[in-house]
Amino acid sequence: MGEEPEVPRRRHDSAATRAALLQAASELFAERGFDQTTVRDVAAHAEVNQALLFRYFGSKQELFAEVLNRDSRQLLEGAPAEELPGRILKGLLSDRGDPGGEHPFTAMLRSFSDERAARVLREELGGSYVERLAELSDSDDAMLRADLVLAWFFGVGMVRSVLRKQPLADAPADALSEHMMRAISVLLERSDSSTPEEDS
Amino acid sequence: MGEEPEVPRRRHDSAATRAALLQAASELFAERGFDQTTVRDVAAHAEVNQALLFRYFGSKQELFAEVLNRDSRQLLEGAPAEELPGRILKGLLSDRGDPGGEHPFTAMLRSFSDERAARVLREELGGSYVERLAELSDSDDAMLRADLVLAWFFGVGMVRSVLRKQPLADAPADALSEHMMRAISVLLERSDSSTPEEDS
DNA sequence: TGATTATGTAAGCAGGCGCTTACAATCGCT
DNA sequence: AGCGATTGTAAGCGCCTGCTTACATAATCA
Repeated sequence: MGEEPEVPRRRHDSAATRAALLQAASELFAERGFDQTTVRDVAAHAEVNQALLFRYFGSKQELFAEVLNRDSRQLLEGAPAEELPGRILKGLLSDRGDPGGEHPFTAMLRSFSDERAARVLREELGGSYVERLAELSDSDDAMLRADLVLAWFFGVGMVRSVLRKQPLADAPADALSEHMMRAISVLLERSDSSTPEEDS
Repeated sequence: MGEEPEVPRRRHDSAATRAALLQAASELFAERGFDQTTVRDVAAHAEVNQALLFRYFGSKQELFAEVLNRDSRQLLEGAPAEELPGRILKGLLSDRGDPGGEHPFTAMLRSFSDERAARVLREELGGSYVERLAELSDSDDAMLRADLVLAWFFGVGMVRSVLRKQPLADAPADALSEHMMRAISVLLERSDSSTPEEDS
């Protein structure tokens, strides 16, 4: 058979192949979710033999867990906690002109019935998000109202990015945020101030 | 459920077996979502041979569509547009829905990530729900606003029932309903007093 | 009645899945 | 160099999936 051209990646480099698998898995899980991503997809996308996936990660579930771990840590450590809500919101609402990379956040939305993904959404991302949102309201059920806002963001992300339902899927981000902010300011309105503050 | 042979189902009654399959499918889709429910599960739960599922419904996907259609019609029938959000919310927030009728949103929520189910979902949502919700607003982007309302319902269902995030998970339904209805009426308000800006 | 049709059943097919195995190639070390 | 350990590969196993087929039984009606 014909000779292959010289390969760029070293052939015996476990760290590199591990990283390649992790990266491919992150992208595919974000794009298709856990169930719709096969280990053969991941291996092919990483240009790695699929048996190595099991050698290095044990199982598809454990690979998913490691992806979640990596991506959520990356999301949380990349910026101070105050910026996290804005970042996630931007990822959720950003116009979908970036076909190369889905936001890692959508991997969790697509796979939220997996308990590990649910935990990240509920505790790590939801926690810091609600903390910030609750500051905007001083009513005794501020946390509950904040949860409702969080739920709205998740729902919009799901219908827009996962379900891809029109017209929401292709609506401009600023039209969405305008509508949502108007409703949210009613939801979170402070009793000591009649004028809701503008942010950013 | 097969009890004592008290009134066993007639053995040659296609309407009864069709109904049994629909009912079993409705419960299982709501419980596990589209792709986690197998046709063997449905047939066993209905105590019907699984080949009949394909005789009467053609495919798993068409069965899913009929389930959503039936449950949605049951949920929406005879309600004026003004009552729609309240009625959908009431069923969605109650921990146990009306006996005999599952809330279609639960099945929808758990089936987002499967592309075959998503196609059915987009059709059903666009046809049965958005059209009628959009009647509540007379602005030119009424459909978009209706999508945002639907997205909120899904998000709340997800955070409350699947993620089980506190305090939303255990909050009383009427408190949630009150908050959401207030915000929704702002979102969908008629005769929008603001200047009708078009963005190109 | 007996033929025709409607309904129910058992078995299996083709394909995809996660995962394993047996082995070859390459590296690190003395 | 020699040799064990590490890394890469091809093949395939067993199971589950949606769906189909060949056939048995029961209802219908001339």
